Amino acid sequence: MYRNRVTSRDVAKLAGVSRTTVSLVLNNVQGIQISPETRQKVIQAANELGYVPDATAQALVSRRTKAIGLVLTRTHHHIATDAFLPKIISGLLTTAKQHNIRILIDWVETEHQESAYFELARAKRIDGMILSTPRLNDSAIKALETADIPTVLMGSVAGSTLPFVDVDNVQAAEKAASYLLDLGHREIACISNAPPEYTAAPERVQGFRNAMARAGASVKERLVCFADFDPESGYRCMKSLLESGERFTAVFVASDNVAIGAKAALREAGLHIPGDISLIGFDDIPWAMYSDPPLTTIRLPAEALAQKACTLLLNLINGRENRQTNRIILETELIVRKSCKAIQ
Amino acid sequence: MYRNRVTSRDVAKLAGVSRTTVSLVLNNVQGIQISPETRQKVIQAANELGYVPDATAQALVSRRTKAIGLVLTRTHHHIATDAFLPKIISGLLTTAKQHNIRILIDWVETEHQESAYFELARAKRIDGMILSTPRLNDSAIKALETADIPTVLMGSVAGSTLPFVDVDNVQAAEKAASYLLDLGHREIACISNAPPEYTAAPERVQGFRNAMARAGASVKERLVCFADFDPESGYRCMKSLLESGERFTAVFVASDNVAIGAKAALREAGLHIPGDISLIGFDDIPWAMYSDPPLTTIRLPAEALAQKACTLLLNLINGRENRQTNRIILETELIVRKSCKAIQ
DNA sequence: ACGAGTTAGTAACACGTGTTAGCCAAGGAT
DNA sequence: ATCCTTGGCTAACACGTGTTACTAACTCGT
Repeated sequence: MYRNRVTSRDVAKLAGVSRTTVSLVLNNVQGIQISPETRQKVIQAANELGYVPDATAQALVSRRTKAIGLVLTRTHHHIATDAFLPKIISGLLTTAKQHNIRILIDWVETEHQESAYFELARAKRIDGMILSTPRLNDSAIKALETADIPTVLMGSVAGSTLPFVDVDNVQAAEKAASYLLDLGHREIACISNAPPEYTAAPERVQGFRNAMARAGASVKERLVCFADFDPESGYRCMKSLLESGERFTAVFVASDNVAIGAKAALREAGLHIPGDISLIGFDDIPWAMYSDPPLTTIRLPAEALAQKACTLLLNLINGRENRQTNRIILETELIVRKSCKAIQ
Repeated sequence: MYRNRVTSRDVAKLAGVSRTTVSLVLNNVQGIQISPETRQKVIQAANELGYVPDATAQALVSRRTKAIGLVLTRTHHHIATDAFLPKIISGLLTTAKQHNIRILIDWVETEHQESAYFELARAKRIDGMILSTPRLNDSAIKALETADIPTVLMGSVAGSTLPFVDVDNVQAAEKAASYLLDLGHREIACISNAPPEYTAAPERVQGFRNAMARAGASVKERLVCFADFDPESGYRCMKSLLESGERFTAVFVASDNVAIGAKAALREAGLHIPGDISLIGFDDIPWAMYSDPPLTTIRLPAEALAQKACTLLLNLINGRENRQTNRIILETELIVRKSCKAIQ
């Protein structure tokens, strides 16, 4: 099996035709005349030799690598504890596979942001990229907008004209808060999913505020806290809420992953869910339904988001879409489980 | 910014030298004489134009793509709910970045196994691959062993001579079971992490049996159940254990992810952890410590495994290692939390 | 018989890089 | 004066493919 590379030249030689013919036959080029017998000979020879075209050579000449990049922008630790990444990857993989495209994962350390984004595409390693949970400063946004690199954001960025795929975070958070309000809660705390630089975070908090205002409930500023993606930050936020001395009967946590930590803090404080405190999450990660009690949450269609992002990017790459006008918003859904209780 | 590609030819022209010189200077080729002034001119020109070498062209001529593949072999659903994937990816990313290597994720549907494994490497998309949680039939193993594709397994496969990175599953499971036995438990159930085709599953069960035998405790066959990676399967397994009518005071679950589901089933049955049943997991996923109660478990060094796998693969690719003799075993660690209680 | 059109296929270039063999001038040794 | 070395650089090939322009043979209508 230490066989040397099989090239199209070998196939041509075995089939007794030219390399051009091999290429025309195997790529099934339309509008060209090759006799059925020759076709057969070529296909036969290719199978016999186990010919697989060299992807790099194809990429060089066609100027398409048939690969897209998934660019992660967060810290090492946040990637390792991201409960959402598997769904995103699995969504990406299914759509990519349908189009015979590969996925390159890359990681841009925040330090060298602006330049690093381009290197992959400039080096022609990928045909386009998906930026996950972007947090961009203005110069980086502008650079990406004017650059000639098909880019799709997963999650939107304020003030950017880049195509993106996202949910309506404001509306989704309103749903969550309204649910708590409908259950009679008025003193509600809010823990964000991430620091305010990540657009989704202030949006979700805003949704919370909107619902509260509409119901005539006042928001205690000391009961609004910004977490940082992981359970640990949720734990810390909840601790600080409990220590604030403000009373609250329910908490909206804008991320299930953060809620896991928040829940642990409540437990440590001897508080029972939903008996003492109602808790609603956001995302519906796979573990939410197995939580104790099963976590009521807002379902984010993670795989669908990834799939849409992938299709959108492919359309962009193939020039089938106008890059200025592509913003896809998917629906969220309130999943009622058992972590919230009505106020008597 | 719609600037055309900048090639080494453009750099050469601007610097007033030949393309060869550009290549020699920028790649810092040793043992060749270029005057310092010329060097400076070339570097200056390259910076000015923002030259980035075309990766595909480099790959074509150097026969190195500078990319490795992470090949996932499980179902769509299992990938989406894999609590370990983020750590593996983050581990891979850090090591890969150090060596300026990219990571391509691919997914081999089980149907077309044997052939699909090779396509990536045969197409020269990657220089080598890491197979995660492999489950290979004999022909696939043989094919991989004799093929000329650097391959590293994450998790071992019985009867294979391929290089791998793994933990000592038997010993680790013994640790877990011994811990329960030391607490005085004798009637212990066992839920595997996966179906028996995945080598780690029978190994962990074997470790459980070893510890039981050594302690003179008998294993009730109806208390051994094989789960299937996700919480749902853990839920089902625990249900069937409870319905078996066999008495047990503790359960060893060979995967935290599975344990999440098992725990939910116990809760539904009105059983309390650790009051009624002691539960020990395996893996130490990020959510284990925030579980209620915090889950006692065996820590698997996921990121370290990924990093070792990556380094090993790179050594293999660069011919610095003998592919026949490379098996790396990392240590596991018992993490005592609060899900197990001594029998009175 | 002869030009026009079709059929079946090929030679040759392009993609952008790494690398080998070699060229030329200047200087030193014989 | 001739030969050899050495520093500094370049022409030319190779990597494996897609594609365009072109040719040679063959058919066909008049």
